[in-house]
Amino acid sequence: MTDQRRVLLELVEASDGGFTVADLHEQARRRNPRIGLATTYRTLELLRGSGAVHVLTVDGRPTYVRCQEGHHHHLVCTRCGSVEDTELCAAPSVEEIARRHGFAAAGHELDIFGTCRRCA
Amino acid sequence: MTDQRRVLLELVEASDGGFTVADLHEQARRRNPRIGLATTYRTLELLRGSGAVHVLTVDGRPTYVRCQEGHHHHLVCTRCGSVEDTELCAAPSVEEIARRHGFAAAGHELDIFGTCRRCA
DNA sequence: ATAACTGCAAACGGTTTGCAAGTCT
DNA sequence: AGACTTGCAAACCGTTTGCAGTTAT
Repeated sequence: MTDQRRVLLELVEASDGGFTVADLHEQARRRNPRIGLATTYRTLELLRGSGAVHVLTVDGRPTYVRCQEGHHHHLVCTRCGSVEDTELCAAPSVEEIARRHGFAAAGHELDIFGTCRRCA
Repeated sequence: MTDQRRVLLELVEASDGGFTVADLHEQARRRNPRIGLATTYRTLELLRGSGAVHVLTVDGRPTYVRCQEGHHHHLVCTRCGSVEDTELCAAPSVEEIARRHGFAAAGHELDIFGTCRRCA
């Protein structure tokens, strides 16, 4: 466990919404200027592999989101850009939709866009 | 209406699943070798603007899908890569999820992954 | 000691853009 | 004629990789 990883993990851990690679790198640099962009990519890739983080396309940009345990969906605020996780699931409707198409659903992704409580 | 656009539109029209920019460009070249990659990008961008086509991230790759009218979701086959549209909607569950979070849902995207009828 | 990690800078691949030439109306 | 469209090649930008040096164990 190097210092660069520690800083990156802490920042991801403390994140309360979606962030881009550049966002994270910039924040990390403020704490330790010796953190390179490549390391940021490599660490995020590790986190993604271990399931601690999730990539999501918001507005055409790859956006990282810290993951909760297990299955969940995202509430993306189009005003402030925050991403909220929810454990609530649309599975029943998903099953219903798949069934009607003769489709064997193995998984699904649901992103909800709108205005969060704070921005309302 | 130039010939390059006509070819591209016809191919998109006839598409029955998702395709990448490179896919489309390659197919278009077979009909008319004088179609450049830039034109393919520019035409797809027009189509996207007019709502005739929709971009979706499948496996990290930007994937274009011809759009039906109105709201719909996607059934993505992880075996053959086909993308099927469905007009069936998960809206009720979406509303329910949003409501419980004090979130004003303006829209949502739902992609279902699994095995399609043909691949079953 | 050695295996893993890092920064740097170069390479890479997909996408966009400037421009001169060509095409539609 | 005039506005728009095109191909080409260069520019661009985010991401990945090779490598030599550094650090953790």
